[in-house]
Amino acid sequence: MSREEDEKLLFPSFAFPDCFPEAVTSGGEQKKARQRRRRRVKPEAAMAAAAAAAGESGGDDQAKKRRLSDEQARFLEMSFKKERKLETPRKVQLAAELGLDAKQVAVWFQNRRARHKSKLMEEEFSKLRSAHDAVVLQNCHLETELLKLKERLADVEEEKAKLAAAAAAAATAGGGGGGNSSPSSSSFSTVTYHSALVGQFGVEAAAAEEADLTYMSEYAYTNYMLDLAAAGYCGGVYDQFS
DNA sequence: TTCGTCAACGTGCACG
DNA sequence: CGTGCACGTTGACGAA
Repeated sequence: MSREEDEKLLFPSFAFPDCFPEAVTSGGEQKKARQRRRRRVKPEAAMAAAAAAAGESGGDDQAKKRRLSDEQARFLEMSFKKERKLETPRKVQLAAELGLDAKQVAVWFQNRRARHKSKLMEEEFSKLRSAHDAVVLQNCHLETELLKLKERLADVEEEKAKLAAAAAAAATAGGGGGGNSSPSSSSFSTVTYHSALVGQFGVEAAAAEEADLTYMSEYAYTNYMLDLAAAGYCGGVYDQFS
């Protein structure tokens, strides 16, 4: 059995006297035969073929392009599922079976591939957007955590200063006894705090905090992030694009 | 009227 | 050079 016969079993041959305007529109008869105009008045083989199929002789422009019928579209869609590109013989065969011009079939497949590609890109964009949103959200949480830790650090430093002042006062009042107080007390306090960080949030948090203490620009960045959060940035990152 | 869809078209590029 | 494709655009059309 030839491929063509095979196809005809699958897709009973359509006579397409109605490929063009009136058959296509959902409203069918009441819509009359619409005159769809192409921007170019260029006689196409397809149009001549369509006019012939519709039994129209007059050289009017009536057959000038029209939506493919549901059946044609369905058939083409099924073909597209099987093969994204058409070899020339297959294209000609398809066209013959559908009562279309081979060029129409080629154009349909080109447009279909374009739609398919844009759909894929849309899906990919959607996935990337979700991933990015998640990262932004996590970043917001981390920034918030960072702020809290900075506040705690400030408290600790303040407490440390108070203690140092009290110790100095006691030393002067007591007449210089117990020369054991070393200038490294500051470093002791920092180490203690660092240990607390490691214990509570892990090494990375402590390292991050340490890095943060080193660079003032980080603080500016934090404020920037807070501004963004306050402006609702975390919620609708992409609103401005959509 | 506006907007989205779709067939058809124009152009530039790759390939044999 | 001819052909086919990707990509962007145009214009007709239907729906909101």
